[in-house]
Amino acid sequence: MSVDRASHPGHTPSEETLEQAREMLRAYMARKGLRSTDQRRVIVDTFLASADHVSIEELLTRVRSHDPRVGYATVYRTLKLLTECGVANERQFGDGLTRFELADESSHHDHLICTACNGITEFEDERVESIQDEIAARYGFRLRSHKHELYGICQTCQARK
Amino acid sequence: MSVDRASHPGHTPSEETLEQAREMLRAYMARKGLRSTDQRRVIVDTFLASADHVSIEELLTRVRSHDPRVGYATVYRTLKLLTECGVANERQFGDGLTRFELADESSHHDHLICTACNGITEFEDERVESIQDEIAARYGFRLRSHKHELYGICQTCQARK
DNA sequence: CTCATTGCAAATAATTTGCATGTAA
DNA sequence: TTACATGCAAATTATTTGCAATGAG
Repeated sequence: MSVDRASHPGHTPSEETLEQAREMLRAYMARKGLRSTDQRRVIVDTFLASADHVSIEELLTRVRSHDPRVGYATVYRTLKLLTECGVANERQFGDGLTRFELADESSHHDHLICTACNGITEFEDERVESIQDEIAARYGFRLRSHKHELYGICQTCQARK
Repeated sequence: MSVDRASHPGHTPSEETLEQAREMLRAYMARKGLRSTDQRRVIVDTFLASADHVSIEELLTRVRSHDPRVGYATVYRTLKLLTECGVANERQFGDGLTRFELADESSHHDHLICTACNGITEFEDERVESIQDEIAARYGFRLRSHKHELYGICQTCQARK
């Protein structure tokens, strides 16, 4: 399972993006009367420092390298929190695992998925972005996120056959 | 020009489309030495007669109204077969259920999903279709299927709030 | 006859939840 | 002090699988 980011160098979220994400979370927690704990801080920091498409499994491993006593239920609960407040988006690519992305990032790229090797390649196309806004407007939808995934066989797997 | 299919909810696949699907299945089964059984016939017929986005649950209910002794494992196995031979596509809209669509149909429309009421609206836009082909070509992908989903709040739910 | 297929129940796998204990505020 | 949060294990949910019996070719 490989992620091709070569086509979009400098793809790491900017400090500004991260600060915006933290602010959304802070506001949501304040509004709901939620508390800031060591676990939430570690999980959020780890998530924000991770590449896209992290699974709960991967995240838990990385979180435990900082604090081994974090339970997996807490990771699930915190990622659900991040999703609710709009910082993260859930994705299912068909391999049975739920993955998470920074919401801001997922609005800037989409995915090509190889059904042979499960490899994920990112792509970006502004034309599609604007068409999406147009379609949402046509139906009176307030757009929150989107998924655009192309499934097929990648060049490498075609050659290997 | 884009075609709004959501305003044609009574849409059904043409006889030709259905015949093509049956032929793909027949060819696949012949090639793999698979057998035609009562259960498979009922399940396939029911699937082809169903609206898009059927879940296993819904399908099983409809199948059992024809033949009450069909087991749910058989429905799973048959839908997997339909997916393998290219007749059906699996989809996950985030409500925890896997849904299935006729592959031909899913290449002609995409989805707007309301995260408040879980309502699914279909849309179609030819521009996106051709951009997808272009992107796949750019990465050397042999395209098999795609998912394009816009998540947000529908007009009705916005008003209700 | 042979071997694919089926139904059932048990097994998996991912995620959620109940609850006693811990801890921000 | 007062809820919210956590860890753990048990519960849930969707899907898969083992296996003996059945049935297609």
